[in-house]
Amino acid sequence: MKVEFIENWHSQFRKGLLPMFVFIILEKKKCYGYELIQDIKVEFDIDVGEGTLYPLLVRLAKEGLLSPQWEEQPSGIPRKYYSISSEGKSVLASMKTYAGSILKKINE
Amino acid sequence: MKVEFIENWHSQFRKGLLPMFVFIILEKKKCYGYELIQDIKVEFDIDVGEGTLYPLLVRLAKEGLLSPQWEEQPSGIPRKYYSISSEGKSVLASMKTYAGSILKKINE
DNA sequence: AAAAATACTTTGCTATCCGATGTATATTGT
DNA sequence: ACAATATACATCGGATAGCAAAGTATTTTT
Repeated sequence: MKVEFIENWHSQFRKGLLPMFVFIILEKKKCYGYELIQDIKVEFDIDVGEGTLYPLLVRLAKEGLLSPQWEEQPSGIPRKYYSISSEGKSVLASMKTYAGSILKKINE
Repeated sequence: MKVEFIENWHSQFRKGLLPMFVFIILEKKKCYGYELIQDIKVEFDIDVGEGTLYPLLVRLAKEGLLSPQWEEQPSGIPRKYYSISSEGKSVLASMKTYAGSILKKINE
C-alpha cells in the first residue's frame, strides 16, 4: 500500500513541522541538539537525523530565533544549548495559529 | 518580525499538506488542474502556482493514487480530469490520521 | 484586432531532508 | 587494559519538491 509514498510524505510533512517542534520543546526548557533529537522522538514520535537537526538549529540561530550558548560540562563533551528568543516565541505563536487553522479544515 | 522566515515556512508547511488538499477535494468530485487551483484557494485559502500543482498531479497519477482522463469540451480547451483511486483514498485516510495526531500535540 | 482568460507543460532556482562520514570525548563491557 | 558503544557536534552530496517564469494553444471579452 504505497509505503514508500507515505514515508516520503512524512518526510515532506516534517519539513514544515520540524521548526515548530523545536520551538515547542525549547519553549519549555533550553536544550542541546543531541537532547532535542531524543525529546522530539518522545514528544512527537519522530526520528530526526543529526544531519537534519544540527543544520536546522544553526539556521534558526542565524535568523535570531534561537540563542545558542556553549556550556562546559563537569564531565563529558561540551554542549551547545539553545534557548528560544523573544522573536522565536512570536514566530512560534504565528506558526501555531496558521497550522491550527489549516489542520482544522482537514477534519471538517 | 521575520516575515521572510514565516513566508518561507508557510511554503514548507504547504509542501507536506498539498497532496492531502488535492485528495480531500477529489474525494468529493473529480476535477481538472485549473479548477483545483481555484478550489484549493476557496477551501483552504492557499494560492498554489501552476508550476506546483501540475507536476504534483502528474506525480500522484504516476503513483497510482489519481486516475487522469482527458475530456473534450463542447467548447474550449480539453480538460484533464483527475479522480482519486481506491489506493489514493487509503493514503488519504492514513494522512488524515497522522495530521490529526500532530494537530492534537500542537494544541496540548 | 488586441487583450485577457482558460488550460496544460516545462525549466531553472532554491530550500531542506537525510544518510554517510568525520572529529572528539566519555562510558561500558569483557 | 582495551575495544565497543554512547555522547555530542559538524559537514557533504544526492534527492525531493515548491515556485516564478516562460511556453503552447484555444476561447472569450473588450
